[in-house]
Amino acid sequence: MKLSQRGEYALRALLVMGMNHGPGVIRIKDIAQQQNIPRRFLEQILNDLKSAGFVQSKRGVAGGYRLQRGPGEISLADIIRHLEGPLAPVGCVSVNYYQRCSCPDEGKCAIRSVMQEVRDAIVGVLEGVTVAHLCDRVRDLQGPLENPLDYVI
Amino acid sequence: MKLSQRGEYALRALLVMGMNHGPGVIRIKDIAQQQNIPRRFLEQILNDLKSAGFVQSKRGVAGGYRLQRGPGEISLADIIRHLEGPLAPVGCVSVNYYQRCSCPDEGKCAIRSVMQEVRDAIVGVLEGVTVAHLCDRVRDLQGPLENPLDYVI
DNA sequence: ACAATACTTGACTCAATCAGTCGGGATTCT
DNA sequence: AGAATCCCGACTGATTGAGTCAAGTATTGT
Repeated sequence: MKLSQRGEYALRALLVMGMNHGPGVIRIKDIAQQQNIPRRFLEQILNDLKSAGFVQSKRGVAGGYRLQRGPGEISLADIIRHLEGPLAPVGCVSVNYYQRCSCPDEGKCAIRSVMQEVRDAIVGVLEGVTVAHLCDRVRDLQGPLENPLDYVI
Repeated sequence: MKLSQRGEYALRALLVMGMNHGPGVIRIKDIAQQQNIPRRFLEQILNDLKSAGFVQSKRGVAGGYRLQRGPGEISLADIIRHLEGPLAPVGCVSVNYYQRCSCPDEGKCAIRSVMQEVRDAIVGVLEGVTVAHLCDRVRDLQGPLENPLDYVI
């Protein structure tokens, strides 16, 4: 699994939305400025996240984006799978994006059995972390802030 | 970490050399045929593995390749790092290929802290497996064979 | 009503990487 | 000498990554 720039931007944007989760929406422009993400590119990314059901949007003057489900219900594994494809290092051990490889018998392939372990290790971490967990980490790592809105992501 | 075709071919070739480890060499052509790897491409790959010190070669009529160090001294982590670059999903948590990212304070970055865990999980598996371990797995997985030279990789 | 604000959609560019291919050169064994 | 084998650099064609851009459509404050 390799996280592209696009993927990193997406996570950062989702984290901002997680930290500000509530009934209201956040403008694309604000996220872009706060996180130093090219605005046009972020539009594209949020659009993608929207059609995947991670966020919802509101148009017009007071428009913006917010998380569709609660931050505790979105795992990093889900997000990254949607954005980057397989978490596994090779297709033949991927559960969600399985792709047969050229070896004659997968059950007897030693390389595959190692890659299986790598996959499980990656998925183990990523399935266990939700956007809500990420928000907790932000608060933990940054300790008590003077201004509670001053957090940095 | 994503394993490219090139990387998979390299592992397969090293595994063949591990299974046949001894004073003699193996011809590129034989590896290519046995493993269904385009010969010219494999030449390129083995050349790379040679300049990295994983294998050594002998030219001329009875020429070929063999492992330079013992199969127990080459970890998959070493091989893949050389072939594919960083094992870590993002540069800012890579030990061997560190690259600063754009966030203002890495120590306080929640995403980074998760990616750190992913990296550790991947490295944990890959540092622990050597070519010799892979050979053991081949033998385990394939059980007792009629002809001891009949193994498949 | 209507202008301003924001999201929406699809096409487009530019550079880098991947997966090979190819031609010919250098060595070594017989 | 001649065949087998590795050695090396250049080349190609397809795909992906990171953005950019233009012209929409929807919403709302005044």
